[in-house]
Amino acid sequence: MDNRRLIIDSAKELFWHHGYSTTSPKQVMVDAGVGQGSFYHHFPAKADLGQEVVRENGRDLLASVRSAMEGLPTGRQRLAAFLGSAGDALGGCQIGGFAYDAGILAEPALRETLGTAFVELAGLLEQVVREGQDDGSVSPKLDPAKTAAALLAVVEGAFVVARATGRQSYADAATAGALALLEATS
Amino acid sequence: MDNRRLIIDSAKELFWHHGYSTTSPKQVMVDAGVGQGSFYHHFPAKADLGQEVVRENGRDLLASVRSAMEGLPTGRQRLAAFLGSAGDALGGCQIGGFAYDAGILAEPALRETLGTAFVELAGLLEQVVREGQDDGSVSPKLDPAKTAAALLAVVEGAFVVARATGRQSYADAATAGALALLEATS
DNA sequence: GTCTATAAAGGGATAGAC
DNA sequence: GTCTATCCCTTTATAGAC
Repeated sequence: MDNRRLIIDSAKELFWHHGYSTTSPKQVMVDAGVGQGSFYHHFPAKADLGQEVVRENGRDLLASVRSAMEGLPTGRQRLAAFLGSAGDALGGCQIGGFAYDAGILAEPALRETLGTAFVELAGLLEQVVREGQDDGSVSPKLDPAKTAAALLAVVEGAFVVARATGRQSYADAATAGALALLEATS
Repeated sequence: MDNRRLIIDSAKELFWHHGYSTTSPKQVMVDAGVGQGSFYHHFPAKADLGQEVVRENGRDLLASVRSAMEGLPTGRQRLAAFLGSAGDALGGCQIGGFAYDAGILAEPALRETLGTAFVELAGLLEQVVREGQDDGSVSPKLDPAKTAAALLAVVEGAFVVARATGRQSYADAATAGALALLEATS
């Protein structure tokens, strides 16, 4: 099981920063320091590894968002913490890049896993918007699901624009702008 | 229509919907209906074609945003029209997908062209935010650059989430949520 | 400008020994 | 479980004739 974990951990980083389709099994083997025989023993096809990576990166992202929000007293502060997760945008979102990866989209199982990760993240944010409305930090006039979708999109879009321009400042501007809109309504 | 144009037009569609790295010169030749000799005569390397495609898709996107805004009386309405450009998100943004494409990012010239397209789009939106503040349809308390960056990110993120989940409704929710935030402040 | 032939390199595996 | 050898296919071209 040790090599299996080394492979997954390497692939998580490589697929994240370099893309799934554009990273070869060989690159993963080299990075993980395992041989070809070991690789194909644990993952008969590249897509099997992709499945684990998409699932784990989705879970890691959800966990890190929860962790960033933890202990903050108001819903709005927790949403602000989520917006802050685009604070290192040049590396790309752990799962956002998969949405434009033909190799992921072509495999129904990978696509399904990816979609589930986003649905869960959207669900978490919607819940936090509701909590913010309950504690008075978010305007009760806002639709929770739509507001959550907008905030999730801001963060995903911040990653896109930051990577495209090579400038983190665009991500910072986007999240600051979104936070200002949220605060102006409350 | 000369072959060079046929090649570019095919590549614009294919790179847009299927990705740059994940689309081969051969696929472009077949789609365009031109031979290999013709292809490599016009574009000595794939990146030369990529350069034209990124530039033209960027220009097309800017033009279609301008066109969608044209004739609308207030800045806020023009921004709403921009948000509406995520109305068909499942196909992906004409240039957004390039931000996660390793083949684009590895070529400095392509990256530069891509970045320029986003900077121009952000500049246009910032101008429209200012116009909205002048005509009273957008709150004067908002920072124009940050608000523009947020709206651009919402649209790019809407594309990402819609493609990842396979559901257009997530894009619609995101843009509706952003519009509601914008309207609640004015 | 366009054609066909050729080719080096890499991607994505499979086979069988240890 | 891991190793090395092998294999077929695609990608990304290049060469030279028409």
